[in-house]
Amino acid sequence: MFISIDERDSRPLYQQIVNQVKEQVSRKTLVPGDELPSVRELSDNLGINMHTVRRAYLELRDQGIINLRLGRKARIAGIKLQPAGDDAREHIRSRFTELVTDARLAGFTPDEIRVILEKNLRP
Amino acid sequence: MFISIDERDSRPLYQQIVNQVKEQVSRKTLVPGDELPSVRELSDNLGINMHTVRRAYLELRDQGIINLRLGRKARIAGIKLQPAGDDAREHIRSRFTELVTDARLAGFTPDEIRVILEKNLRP
Amino acid sequence: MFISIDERDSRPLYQQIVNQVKEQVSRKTLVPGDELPSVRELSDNLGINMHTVRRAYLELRDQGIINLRLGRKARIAGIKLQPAGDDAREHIRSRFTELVTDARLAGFTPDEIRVILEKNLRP
Amino acid sequence: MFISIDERDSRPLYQQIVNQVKEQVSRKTLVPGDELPSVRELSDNLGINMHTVRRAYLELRDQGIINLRLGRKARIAGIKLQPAGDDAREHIRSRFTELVTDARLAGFTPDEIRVILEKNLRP
DNA sequence: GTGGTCTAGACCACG
DNA sequence: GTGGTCTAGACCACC
Repeated sequence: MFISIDERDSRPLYQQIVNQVKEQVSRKTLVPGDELPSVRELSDNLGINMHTVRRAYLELRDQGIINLRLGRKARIAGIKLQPAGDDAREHIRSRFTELVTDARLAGFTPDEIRVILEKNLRP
Repeated sequence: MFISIDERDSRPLYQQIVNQVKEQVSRKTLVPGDELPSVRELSDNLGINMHTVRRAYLELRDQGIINLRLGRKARIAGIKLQPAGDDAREHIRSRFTELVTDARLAGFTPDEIRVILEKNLRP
Repeated sequence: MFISIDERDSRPLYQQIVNQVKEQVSRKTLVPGDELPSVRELSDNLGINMHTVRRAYLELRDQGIINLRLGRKARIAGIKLQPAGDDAREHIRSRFTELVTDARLAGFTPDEIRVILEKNLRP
Repeated sequence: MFISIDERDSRPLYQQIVNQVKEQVSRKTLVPGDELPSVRELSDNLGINMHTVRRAYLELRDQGIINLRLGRKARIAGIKLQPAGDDAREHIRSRFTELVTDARLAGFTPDEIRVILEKNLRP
């Protein structure tokens, strides 16, 4: 479990944690049943408040990524890989359209974009 | 000047306006010298607060996209869009990481993701 | 918007708020577009902490009941009445089985249970 | 003595044990004098912590369901189950309110809900 | 004015 | 030990 906080990142701290856990799950670095560090442990390691970590775990629970039960450590949930409904899939598609538009406006060439994508698709 | 507000879009209203103006400038739909609607006019048309439009215009002025002079209508400035700084490019990269993560968790295969990307790169 | 806190109720304060809003939505006392009191306003009225109300609003947002956007008041979302997948519907069914079992063990007669149900089905 | 733990059940482990014993007593599957497995034995079988089973037994003793004497095996006590106090009955009522709310939000019609109830009242 | 994030500390409940 | 709830107050961002 490697999680880090990037102070320069404008996203909220809890969001950074959520994203990193989700990424590791999607890359199979974390698999169902794996334990997450306790809220207190992780907050100590990252030097942030307990409640901020807890907020991240709550989000992950609500998104079905982890199981949270009183008195037990948080664990990666049994993820259903094809659960997304048509709405969710369509939403992902439109986010791609938007992102690619933004990337091109920011000066990325199609080939640069392809390279970025491939990097993210590996492992 | 076609500007619209998308309620489903999670970005702040003023951001949506800024982005749409910048996009039209980069597409040459708006060229230097073109007039923008007045703050009052645009806020009425969009049904949003005047302060919100004003804030968008201030942001555009700060980015050198438009000229704002007291008592005159806002006009597109004669300066080119910068090809986006390193921060902006890094931001785009992390949005790709996040989107690809979400897509994989939603059940998209790498090949499906590649297809979606190519479709968006075409036009 | 009538929301109240029952100190004798063992459920968490935020959960009581969530349940009451959901109930009013299901009874059409609250319809899409209706404004909710602001976090500070409701917490003052109920005599509880701002963050506790906020927690309730967050839950409601995650369940798709309300829209929460920075700087705007919370509003009842456009609820899709038949969105629940088969899993969700099956889950509801098993909760009925469990509740009816508990009710009979607690000494409720079938007729008493029917009366309770009808009370909850009205308006 | 068949007791099982349901990981999907949101209730605490000790509660699940307590409820199952009480249910078996009320169904006469367990009658006064029947032995319960030792704390050690049951915790091993269920793969849970000894403290958790111990807590369940203490709860059952406090409710007058079993006799616990140092050095002897736990046995079902000779006292009848109370038909549940007002608090318990009120609790059941509010669970109905909540369940019906969830069912309506999930798209169940009143008639569908009535049918589900009748099915559960039959056997 | 509104909601959003973060910190801090207390206390409770489960295992 | 673990997670869960509540309070309190600061500060930020959007409208």
